[in-house]
Amino acid sequence: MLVQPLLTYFDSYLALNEEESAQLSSRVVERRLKRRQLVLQQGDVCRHYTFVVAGCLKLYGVDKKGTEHILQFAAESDWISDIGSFHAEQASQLYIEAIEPAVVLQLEKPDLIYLYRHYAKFDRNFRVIIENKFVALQQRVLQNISSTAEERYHSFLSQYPDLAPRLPNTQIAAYIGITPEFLSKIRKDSAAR
Amino acid sequence: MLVQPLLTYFDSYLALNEEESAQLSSRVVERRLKRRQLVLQQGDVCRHYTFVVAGCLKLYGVDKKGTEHILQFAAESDWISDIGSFHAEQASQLYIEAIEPAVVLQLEKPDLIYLYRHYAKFDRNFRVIIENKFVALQQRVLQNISSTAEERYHSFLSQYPDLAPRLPNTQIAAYIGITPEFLSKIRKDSAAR
DNA sequence: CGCGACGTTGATTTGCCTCAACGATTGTGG
DNA sequence: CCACAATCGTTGAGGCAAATCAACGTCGCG
Repeated sequence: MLVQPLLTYFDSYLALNEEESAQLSSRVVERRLKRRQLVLQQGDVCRHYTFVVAGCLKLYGVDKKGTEHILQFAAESDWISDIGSFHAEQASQLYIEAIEPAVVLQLEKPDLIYLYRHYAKFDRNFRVIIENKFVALQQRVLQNISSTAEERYHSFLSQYPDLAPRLPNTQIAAYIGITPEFLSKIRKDSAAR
Repeated sequence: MLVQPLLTYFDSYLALNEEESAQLSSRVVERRLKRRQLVLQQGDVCRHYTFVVAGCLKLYGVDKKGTEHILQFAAESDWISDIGSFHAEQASQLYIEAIEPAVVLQLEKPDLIYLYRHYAKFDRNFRVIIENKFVALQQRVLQNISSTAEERYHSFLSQYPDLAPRLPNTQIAAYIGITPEFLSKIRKDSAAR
């Protein structure tokens, strides 16, 4: 099973020892996803923390008009989950979907809780992981309430230089909070200079 | 010293035992703040986790035009800090300021690290605390990219029914990402119905 | 092949901002 | 304790950023 990327990932935090690695490895489940395959549907409880080994997924909501709004992209070595639904075990308002064929490792709640209970390092590492995600999300909020669409677009490109070329512009538009048509105009105007 | 509210606060997570309580109490510093007093200035490193015992503070950035954009309000029993600056020990782009006279308890990084190192419960509790904050922040991002100003305003009122009446409308506008003038029109239109 | 996602363009509308002005508080220094 | 400045909330005129709607060409995929 493709668990090595996950163990390597933890090396950038407090590296796991043999036992912790073995415990994690034995609890994680590999899953291969086709493009457009759903990992979470609105109305279901989010049952997994999903770690992306290869490919790319998105976390998004759909408004009354049927328009998608993307909260997160997750490519290689990133986690994706509806944390609120996961912990409260309540119906999610969100979707998680593969936007490229993907290989993921999934951890269910009882297993995660087991790891938390027996190995303090998981509390520590996930605390740091989510702190980092929190800081990035705060930056995004600040951008959203203080910048124009054009600034948000260029900021997105420079913040995710590897990810952006893999995404259709419609998805980038749904992430920065504008319509695809308007993004097209931004790109045109930017190119003209 | 007014440390009791902090210990009580932790009861809603994994409650601290005597030793943990004593360790935390001995490391936290009480501070009284006047209205408008700054706890963090742009350009400085954020040196504290600040717990609000009484009063209200805000975390905000200022753009090139001099306009404030508010990332967080923190009233009683809430934490406020620039977590990114705090952990990286890098100059902050943000300000933290008391918007009411306040009493806070502050924890410096070496002390927090000491607690993390010796008592796993702090890792656990702060993990859960920040998970909750993360979920709320995701909801806010979704609102920002999918809703109108009017929807964001009413959503703010219903999400923070106790806090909102304590805030001037200018501050609410700076939080939901609109101008005070436009908020005034929203309120007028809402009242008309 | 044919359908559906994608990117683009243009015309029009609308949500929200800008700027200016005004009364009502609030607070603050003399 | 008064006078003056600063903050706050509001209104209105005008302008701009971004949405909406419709149409069209391209492309990849089933």
